[in-house]
Formats: sequence, structure tokens, C-alpha cells
Amino acid sequence: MSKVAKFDREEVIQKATNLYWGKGYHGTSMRNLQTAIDLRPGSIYATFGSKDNLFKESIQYYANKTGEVLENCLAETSSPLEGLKLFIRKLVIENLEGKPSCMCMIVKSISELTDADNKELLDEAKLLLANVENKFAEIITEAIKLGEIASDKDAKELASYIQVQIIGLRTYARVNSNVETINKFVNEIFIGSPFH
Amino acid sequence: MSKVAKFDREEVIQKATNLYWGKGYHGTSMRNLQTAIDLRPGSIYATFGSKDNLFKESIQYYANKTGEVLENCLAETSSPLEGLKLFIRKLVIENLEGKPSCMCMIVKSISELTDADNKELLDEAKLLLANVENKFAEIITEAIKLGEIASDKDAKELASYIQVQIIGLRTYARVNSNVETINKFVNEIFIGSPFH
DNA sequence: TTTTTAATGGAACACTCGTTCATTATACAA
DNA sequence: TTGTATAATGAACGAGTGTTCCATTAAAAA
Repeated sequence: MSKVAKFDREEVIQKATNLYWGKGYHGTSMRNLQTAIDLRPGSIYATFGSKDNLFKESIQYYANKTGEVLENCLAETSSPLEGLKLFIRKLVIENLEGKPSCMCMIVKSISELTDADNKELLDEAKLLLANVENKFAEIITEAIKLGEIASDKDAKELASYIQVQIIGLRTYARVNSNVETINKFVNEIFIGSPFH
Repeated sequence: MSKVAKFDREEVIQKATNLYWGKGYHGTSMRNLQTAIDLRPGSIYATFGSKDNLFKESIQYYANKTGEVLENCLAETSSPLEGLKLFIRKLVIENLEGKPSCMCMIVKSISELTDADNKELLDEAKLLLANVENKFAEIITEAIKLGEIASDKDAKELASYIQVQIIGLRTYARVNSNVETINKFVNEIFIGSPFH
């Protein structure tokens, strides 16, 4: 038999994800990636096929990792609502610094990509964001069952409301990353508007 | 004397703005622009200097036009609050289709550009967004004076809250452009959360 | 130890990028 | 009508793009 790849596939995807997340799809060149992940074109193309496919795997990796964070938050408390609140706090506050961007990579991609030029990648990003929203809806449905949220509320509507708030806050954080302001808005998500 | 420029400068900037707005800074090439505005490189560079400067003039043009829309909304009613509501409805609902993007060009730019690669353009975009927020704060201050909003509210905080909502909604609209959903969220901006 | 097979390195490709510049066209002043 | 100043043209430049190719390398199987 033959030689086996000496690099760690996940580690490579992780580094690619960090680059794409920070610089965007168009802002990241294959040479940027080659340097960041320390692989020559031959290896990258043998493993991932194309810039587009590497981006696709990266954004999927990002979505998986974010999903894991959400699962961990839910596991930390027995309350779905508290788990969800914890998740939002983690996303919005803890991502303010240190990460490639305080914005969500999926949202950045949906903002940057177009149907005309990158339909497949855009559709993938939209799908991943819809998955998150569905997960939110499940959690909220559970919270309604447990009486944590009034039973006349619509889980799907609240889920999309949460999405709007997270998207808005994480994007706004790029301009004003004042922790007190952001924290205040996070707290108000659940005590304001459609929840009461 | 000499030959005089035969193209309309504003018309050219308008076309450039539409292209940049839709495809983003990195997604728009000078060749794209040359075709869209029907000018050869020589003329473009003689008039605007560089891709970066044309982008800068474009985003400023976009901000000016948006400012005019806001002024018109305020002029339509004697109530600052109603004027502001009208503006948000216009931005979020009427931009759902037909425009280069349902998203705000300034927000798209802040999302796409980085300090490392395009600091000057990013700073310009941040400044323009801050200007909008200041204008919101002025309007809300006026609304408080007129008793349209409770006098214990902080105008600056409400202004940034409005920003978060508009950013969130216009971005979310790229994934779910259902008019009823969006419209519901727009209405809830003022009846929910920090306003009550 | 030899054979086999795939991973690796990195030069090179065709193309596109932002930009420049010598040339040509045009409108006005003299 | 001619001279002059400036706008418009478009070929061309060097650098950078995503990608291909293949000789070389290395490790597992025979």
C-alpha cells in the first residue's frame, strides 16, 4: 500500500476556517491559505479539490462547532431557555475579541456572496443558518412545554426573532464593542418585545 | 480652452454604487465597473484615481442618498417618531426587492472589509454608520421633548437599539424575505423592549 | 529488500487583477 | 483656421489569481 497523509485534516480545515472567517471568501486567496495551513497547492487540491469546496467544508466545520457550543450550553442547565440565553451570551460577548471576527461566519458569507457569482456556496450558507433557526425553534418549543415561555407564543416566530437579534448584535459589535451596551441588549432580548 | 467631460459624474457614481452595493468591494472588479459605467480605464482613473477612491465616493453617495430618504420621511409628518418609523419601514420593506441588495451597503462593507487590508475604507464606513446613529439620536431627542417617548429614556441608547434592529432585519431579509414576518418585526421595534 | 501507491513540493499555466500611458479626439480661444 | 488644452481611448504592464502537472519522496505491503 501507500503513503498516508501526514497532516491532520481537521487542523487544516480549522486554520482555513479561521482565515475565511476573518477575511471572507473573496478576501482570502489560495496563497493566503497555503501559507496559513502550510501546505503546497498539490496537497490542498488533492485533498479539497477547489477553493470553493474548501470554503464549503470550512463553513460546515464552523456550523458544526457552533452547534456543539449550543449543545454544551443546553447541557449545562436543565432549562432550555437558560441554555439558549447562555449560548447567546457566549456568542455575542465572548466573541467580541480574540476570534477572527466578532461576526458570525455564516452571516458574513450570506452578506458577501451572490446568487450570480457563488450560488452554490450562498445556498449552503443559507441552509446552515436555517438549521440553526430550526434548532432554536426546537429549544423554544421545549421551553414552552416546560412553561418557561407562555404557551400562546409561536416557537418559529420567536426563533427567527432570536436570529435577527443575534445577527444585529454581532454585526453592530464591529462598530461598537462596548461590553455594557452589548450586554444590556442581550438581556433585553428576552424581557422585551415578542416575549412579553 | 479645452474639451469638457461628456459623462455625468453623478450618474457614473450611481452606477458604481449599485455595482459595489450588490457585489461588494472585493467582488467588484475594475472591469466590471468599466462595463457597467461604460468608461475606459483612462477616464475612470483620471476622474476617480483608484478603485479604493471610487468605492469611497460610492459609499459616501449611498450614505447621502439614504440621508435624503430619512429627511423626506421626517418632512412627511410633523412627528419625529412617525418619521423615523416610516423611514425604517421604507428601508426594510421597500428594499426587499429591486435594489442591488436588501442589505445596507454600509453594513455590507463593515462586514467585508478588514483593518489589516482596507483600514481606510473600513473606517470611512464606520464613520458613515456612526453619522446615521447620531441622526437617529437627534430625532429621538426631539421625540422625547415632544412627549412621544418617555422622558426617562436615553436617546443614544435607543438610537443604537434602532441600528441593531435595522441591521438585523435587513440582513435576515436575505434569508427570509417574507413580508409579513419582516413587517411584524418592524412594528415590534417600537412597541417592545427598551421602549416600554 | 523490493514493489507499489499515493502524498508532497513547487514550478508553471492561463487568466484576471488594478493601473499606466502614449495616442487620438474634441471643443474652445485667438 | 489654427493652436492649445484637456478628455477619451484602449493596448499593455507587472503582479496576483485559482489551478494543474509531474518528478520526487516516503511509507506500507509483498
